[in-house]
Amino acid sequence: VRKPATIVDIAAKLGITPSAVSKALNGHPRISDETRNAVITVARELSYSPNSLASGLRRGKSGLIAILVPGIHYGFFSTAIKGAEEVLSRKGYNVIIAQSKDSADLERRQLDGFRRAKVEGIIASLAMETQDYRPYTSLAVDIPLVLFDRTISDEQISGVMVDDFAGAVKAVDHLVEMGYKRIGHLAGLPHVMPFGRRIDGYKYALAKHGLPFRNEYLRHCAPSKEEGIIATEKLLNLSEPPDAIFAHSDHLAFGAVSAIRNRGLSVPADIGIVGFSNEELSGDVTPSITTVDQFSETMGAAAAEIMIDQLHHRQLGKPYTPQKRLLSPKLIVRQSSLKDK
Amino acid sequence: VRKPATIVDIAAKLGITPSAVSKALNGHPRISDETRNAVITVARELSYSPNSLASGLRRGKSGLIAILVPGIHYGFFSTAIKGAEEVLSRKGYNVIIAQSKDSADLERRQLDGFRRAKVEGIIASLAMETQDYRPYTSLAVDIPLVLFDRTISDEQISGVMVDDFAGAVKAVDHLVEMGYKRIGHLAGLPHVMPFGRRIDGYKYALAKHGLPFRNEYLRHCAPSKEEGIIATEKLLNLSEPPDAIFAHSDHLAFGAVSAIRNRGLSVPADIGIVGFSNEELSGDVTPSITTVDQFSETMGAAAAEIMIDQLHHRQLGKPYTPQKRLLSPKLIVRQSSLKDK
DNA sequence: TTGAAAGCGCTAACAG
DNA sequence: CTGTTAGCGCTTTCAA
Repeated sequence: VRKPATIVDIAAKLGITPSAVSKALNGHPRISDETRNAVITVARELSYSPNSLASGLRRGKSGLIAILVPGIHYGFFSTAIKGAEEVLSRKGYNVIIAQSKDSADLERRQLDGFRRAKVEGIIASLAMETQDYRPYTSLAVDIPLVLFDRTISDEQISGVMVDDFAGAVKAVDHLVEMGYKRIGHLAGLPHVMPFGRRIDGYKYALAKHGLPFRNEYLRHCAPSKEEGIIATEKLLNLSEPPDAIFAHSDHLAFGAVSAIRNRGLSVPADIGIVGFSNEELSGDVTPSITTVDQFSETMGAAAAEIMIDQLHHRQLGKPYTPQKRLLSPKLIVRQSSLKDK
Repeated sequence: VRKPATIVDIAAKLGITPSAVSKALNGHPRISDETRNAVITVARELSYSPNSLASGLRRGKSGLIAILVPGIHYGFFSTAIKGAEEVLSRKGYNVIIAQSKDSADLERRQLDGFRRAKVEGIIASLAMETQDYRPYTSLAVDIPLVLFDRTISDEQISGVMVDDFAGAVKAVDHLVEMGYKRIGHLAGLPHVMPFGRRIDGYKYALAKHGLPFRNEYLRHCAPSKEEGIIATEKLLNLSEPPDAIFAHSDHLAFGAVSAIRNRGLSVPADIGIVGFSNEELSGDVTPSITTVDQFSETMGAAAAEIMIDQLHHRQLGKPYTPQKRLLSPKLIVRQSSLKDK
C-alpha cells in the first residue's frame, strides 16, 4: 500500500514549489503554460489525485452535498435521489445520503452527521414523525437547505413540491366525471404538508361538486398496502360504503383493490380507485391504477438546481432569496377508475 | 452567518490547550473527569461540532464510505443501498453514493470522485457495459473494495452475491414439476456474471431433466418490460413456441405476460412464467409473478459488514483475506406458474 | 511568472 | 494529568 502522491511530490520532481503546482493544477492564470504542462504530465505519471479533505479544510468547502430522505427504497424517494444525484455529480459534488426512517430522532442524528462532515448543503424530505421544525430552521441559518415534497412553510427555506391540492382536486374531479358519487379518502397524517394538502383538495373538490363531506369516509393511514387493506375494509363495513376511493398513495390503492376484490366486488365497476405517486408498476397491475404523477425525478433535479443556485449566491457573497417551486401534478387515467357508464 | 466553534474556542474559554480539549472530546484516558466535563459543557454551550475534514486530514480517515450502483432508482439497488446505509451509518460512517448508469466511462469518473473524496472504502455493483475490470482491480490495491451482485471473479476482491446458478435451477425445476416441457429463457448479457450464471443454471437444469437446449429458446435482452414484450413475441412466432418462460428479471416477466395475453393466450394455463428478483409489486400484479428472491437488502447489509470487517483489519494492520459471501436465493411460487395439471 | 510563509482544525508524540 | 510542538495536504496572500 504505497502512499498516494501529493503536490509536494510533484513539486520535488520538477524542482519547483508546491504553490506553483497548486496553481498549475487549478487553472490559475498566473502560471506559464510550460510549467502547467510539465506539472500535468508529472501528475499523471504519479497518478496524483487531489486530496479534497485538505483542499476542503483550507478553502472551507468540502465538495459534499447531503440528501436526507425517510427511506431510500421507496420508489418516490429513490427516483428523486437519482434526479438530484445526476445534477449534483455533474457539477462536481459528491453526494452523501442518509435515511431518517421517518423517525424525528434519527433524522436529527443524521443531520448532525452531515454537519460534522461539513457538507456544503442539505436536500431533505421530512420524517413523518417530525413536528418540531427547529432542527431544520436552525440548520438553515448556517447551511443552505432545500426541502422537497415533505416541506415546511417557512419563508426562509427553499422548497420544491408538487401542487398536492391541485392533484387531489384532479383525482376527485375525475371520479365525479366517471359517475362516482360517494368518494372516500385514504389520507395521510394531516400534519405532513403534502398529505394535509391532499385532504384539503379532496374536501374542496367534494364541495365544488356539491357532494357532502362525510367524516366516516376519511381514514388516516400510513402509505402501505397492508394499511390500505385494513382501512378499505372499514369503509366497506359502513352501512353506506363509498363507491370510489381516492388513496393518497398507490400502495394504499393496491391494498384497496385487494380488499374490494376479497369482498367479491369489482374495480372499477363497483368501486373506482385513484392512487397518488405513479409508482413504477402501477400501470402494470390488473386493473392498472389511475394515479397522480408527482414527477419525482424532476423534483429531485429541481431541488438540486436550487441548491446549486443558492451555493452560487453564497460563494459570491450575494444575498439569497429562498425559492419555492411548485410542480403541476398530472392525472394518469387507467383502468381502476374507468367505470362503464 | 457566524463562524462555527472550534476546539481552540473551547480551549480559550477554559484557559486550557486545544490538545486537552481534543483528548476530552475523544474519550482519551489521560484526562481528568473534571476537565472532561467542563469541556463537554462548554462544547455544548458553543454548539461545537467536530470538523471531520480536519480530523480526517490529520488521521488519514475521512469517515466516508462510497456506494456505486448502476442506477439508484431500480428496486433492487435502492433496497441494497438501504441495507448498507443502515449498517454503515450505525457504525458512524457517512455514506456517499453515485450511479454509473451502466456506463463504463461514467463508472470510472465516479470512482475517481470517490478517490478524491478520500473515501475509506467502496461498495459497488458493476455497470452492464464494464468488461475491463482494471479500474476495480487497481483501485482495490489502495482502497478496500466490496462488490455485490454484479461482481468479478477476482480472488483479491471481496464479493457478495446470490447463487444465481441455483436460483435458475430452482426456477426451471419448478416449471418442469408443473408440467411445462418447452422452457425458454429471457436472458441477460452473458458477460455480466449473475446473468451468465443464470444462463448456466438454466442449461444445467434442462439437461438434468432430459430436456433439449434449443438455441432459439434463448433470447438476450435488457431487463425492461419493453424488451420482454419484444423478445416474447419472437418466441411466440417460432413454429414450436415454448410453453414456459424463465425470465432473468421480473420486468421481463411483466413484458412476457403482456405479450402472451395480447396473443389471446393465458398465463399460466397456456404458458408459465417465472421471473427473477422479486420486485416490490410482483406479488400484486395479476397474475402474480412466480419469482426468485435475491434478498437485496441482506446483500447490501452483508456487503457493508464485510467492508467494516475489512476496515477493522486494516486499522489493526492485520492482513485481510477477501471474503466471498454467497446467499441462497428463494423461489416464491405465485400464480404465473401454477398450471392446473 | 514563481517562491516563501502562514494557516485551515485537528491529533499525536513527547515533555513536563 | 496537561501542555508544547509539529504537521496532515492544500491554498493563498505577499514578496521577489
